[in-house]
Amino acid sequence: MDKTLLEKFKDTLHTNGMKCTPARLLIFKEVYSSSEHFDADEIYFRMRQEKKSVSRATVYRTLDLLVENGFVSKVNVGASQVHFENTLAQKHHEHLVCTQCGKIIEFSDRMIEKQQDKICKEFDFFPTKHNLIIFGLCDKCQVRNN
Amino acid sequence: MDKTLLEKFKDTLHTNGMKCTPARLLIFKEVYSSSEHFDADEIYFRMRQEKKSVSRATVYRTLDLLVENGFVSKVNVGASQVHFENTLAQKHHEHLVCTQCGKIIEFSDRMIEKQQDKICKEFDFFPTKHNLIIFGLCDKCQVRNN
DNA sequence: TTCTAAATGAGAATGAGTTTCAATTACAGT
DNA sequence: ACTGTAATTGAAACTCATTCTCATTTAGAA
Repeated sequence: MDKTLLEKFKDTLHTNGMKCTPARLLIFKEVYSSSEHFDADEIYFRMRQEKKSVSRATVYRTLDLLVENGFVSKVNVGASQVHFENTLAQKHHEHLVCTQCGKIIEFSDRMIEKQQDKICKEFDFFPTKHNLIIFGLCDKCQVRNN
Repeated sequence: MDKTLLEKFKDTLHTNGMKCTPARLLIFKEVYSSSEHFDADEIYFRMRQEKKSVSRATVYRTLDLLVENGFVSKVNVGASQVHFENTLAQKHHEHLVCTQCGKIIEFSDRMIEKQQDKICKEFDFFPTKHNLIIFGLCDKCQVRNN
């Protein structure tokens, strides 16, 4: 993991008058230990397994903190729990979600973004964030069904 | 409400070997009594007020039934509860959601749809449904903030 | 009318997430 | 380094939306 990122996080804590605690640092590192989607409980259980336990409450609280400060973003993939992903070098993207096997494909498309901006202008709407999910069957699952 | 639609619902029940019960008919009528979004509890409480009480469980069960049979569809507007809308004469549309006042604007755009199809082809993905939400500030809330 | 599987209601259970609160701890000021 | 204190933590209670359980009722086929 990028050294400067951790430093940035520490700076953020400092400038916001928040304490730089072991729990927060451990969660931050866990979140940046992979670039996959995750949910709060995954982080909680991964940390338990690595004998770096923190309470569920702290995981939730710290994830909120990370979201508020732009280190992590929420991703909606139509699940019942909130999903997250770290924002490391990650440009905005959308998701194709296979409803059969759960596979998630990421994509991004300049034209769709542009068209969205156009629509927002039409409605005099100031967009802050958006979310596009396409549900369906991935290549493999289409074959399986035949 | 369209007479034939109720008949269609009855047919669906019949052909699926399900009983045509008062509770189901009442919920169906309630769902089609307006074209707004709603959630399960709204239906539950509206029906109580109209002295047409059914249990929460039945509301949830019947909404699932209606979704499965295409009379109602789920709409994701980023809320903690599942939202629904009836499918009466409603063509597919997307949502602009104001994060300040909660206002929801519907729109649909042929070009975005086309572009989505193109992307699905690229990934050999067979789309069944999609969901686009743009969060931001509506015209009024942009002004309020100044 | 009778029979039975399906449907219902009431309330318990669940799952994800939030809150509470007493105990702990980071860290600013000495 | 030491102290004081406000922020943080963990554990458990709580909330909220939804689902499940199960005893009772009922639609509708025979």
